[in-house]
Amino acid sequence: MPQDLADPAYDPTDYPPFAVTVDLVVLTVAEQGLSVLAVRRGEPPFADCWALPGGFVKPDESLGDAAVRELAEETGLGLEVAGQDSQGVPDHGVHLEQLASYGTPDRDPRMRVVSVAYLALAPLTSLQEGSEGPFPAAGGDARAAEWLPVAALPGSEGLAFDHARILADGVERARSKIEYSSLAAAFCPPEFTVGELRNVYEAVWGVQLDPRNFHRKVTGTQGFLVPTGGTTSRQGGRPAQLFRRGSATLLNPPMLRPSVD
Amino acid sequence: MPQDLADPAYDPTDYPPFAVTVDLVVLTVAEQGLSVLAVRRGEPPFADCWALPGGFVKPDESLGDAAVRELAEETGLGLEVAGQDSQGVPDHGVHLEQLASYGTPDRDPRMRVVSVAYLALAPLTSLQEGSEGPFPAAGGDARAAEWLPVAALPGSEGLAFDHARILADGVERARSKIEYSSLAAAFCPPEFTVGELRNVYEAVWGVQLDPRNFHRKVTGTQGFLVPTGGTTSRQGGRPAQLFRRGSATLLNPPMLRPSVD
DNA sequence: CCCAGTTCTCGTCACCCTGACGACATCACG
DNA sequence: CGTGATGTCGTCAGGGTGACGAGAACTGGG
Repeated sequence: MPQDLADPAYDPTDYPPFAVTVDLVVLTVAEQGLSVLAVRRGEPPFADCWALPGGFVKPDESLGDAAVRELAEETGLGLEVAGQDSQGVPDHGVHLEQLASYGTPDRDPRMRVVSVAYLALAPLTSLQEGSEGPFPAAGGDARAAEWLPVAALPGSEGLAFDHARILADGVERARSKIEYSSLAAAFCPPEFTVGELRNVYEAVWGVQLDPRNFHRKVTGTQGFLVPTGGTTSRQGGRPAQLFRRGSATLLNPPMLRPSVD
Repeated sequence: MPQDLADPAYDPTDYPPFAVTVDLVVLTVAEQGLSVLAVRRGEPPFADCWALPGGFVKPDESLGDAAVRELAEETGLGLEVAGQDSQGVPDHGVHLEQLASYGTPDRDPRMRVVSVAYLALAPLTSLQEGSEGPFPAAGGDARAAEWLPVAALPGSEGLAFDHARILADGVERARSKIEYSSLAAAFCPPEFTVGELRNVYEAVWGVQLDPRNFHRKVTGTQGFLVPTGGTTSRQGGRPAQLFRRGSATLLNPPMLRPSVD
């Protein structure tokens, strides 16, 4: 085992070189349901294929910084970074967290690449408003970035490299995480109604929830929602109370995902 | 943004080179409670410091393969690999899953290193028996690998590099994961009693659980435990039924961790 | 041999949360 | 001014949980 950090006889400057990239799974809830941000590849391999946005990590930036930079380049949006343990104050920003790393030797035919994937959850409205330049679904972009409904994507096809698997892992992370955390609110604008929050759960889980039980659950959980006093009727029907995200990050007891029927 | 994979003008063979390593957080439940496998560093930086076992990823192996190889080198043990989605059949092996990646530019003063951390959960007995060569707590080792009680480790001191943070993330992953999965059984030998399983929960969470309610919960959850028919009295007191791990991997409803009092 | 101590296992009971509704309020629209 | 949509409050039965009691079955000491 010559290549071991703990071996005194090994020269640490003689290591196998890797390329390190970050790939982004940016999710939002659009009219067509849960959607992911994808770009068109312009060159082989996988030319004209959809791919997750991403790029190389620079020599002097951390993995998280690279993810923030790539996200800003794709969306033109500042954001709140919620690191693995630095629980940031709930904000209007985009939620960003590390997802997993992928390093199969043959995942990129050109070279040995290890990709650190990040998961971003964004409110659609905030992205549209916050962007000054061109943004997906708000005008054509040179990068041809678009929102793709996750449900419409075929299993392991249609995405370059192993991005289909990265996407699947990101969607599963989002699905399970809104169960026991207040993260579903990251898909909502700064002020939202209980019905809009319920739409998020229904879109991410792909189920129908009882509006009355859902209302009782989320309003009864301390620290989840803070009423702003205002009301809105943008959903049609009786005007609904507006809420802001509360300080609670963990839901106890959790919101139980209905078993698949 | 010249270093972008989606940019056709960029030459992909001209990337900033990184060293990629895997670090292992190997946890077990020993007499002194939750413990982690650590090695003594022999050279600067952090000479004579404790560190997590790990090493470079080889040019032709995947990240998971590297973690398996490093684990085998440290413990001399074969194991079951439970990937992120490839849910392996419950077995007698060591549980291994990817934890997170760490790539701060200054985390290693010698060079730019990105470390992919893996979390391993091992039954203490299996490790002692399965190893043919020297093994921690079963004889002196040239690598001076030992079990360190997690509770006895001071916050961010005593471990090399950013390993204290990696360890903290691994412990937190283990604590939360035994809530909603049957993973606590990975700390137990192939056959175990309800009391031994309860000891695992108490050691990992650092709490006291009611033996009667715990017994009702775990025996009432379908697929969690399979009675073998045998009994044992190795704990003292009335002989207890022996169980094997069942096929269930997810606990629904979850085992609720008592709030800290 | 008896007794204390330990652990395992089965029950009981009140409480909380949940799912499945009913009922009504309050808007937009024709 | 109905109709339809959505929001909000209540009710009720059932399951899960925490907090115990009680007895079974072993070990070890006097």
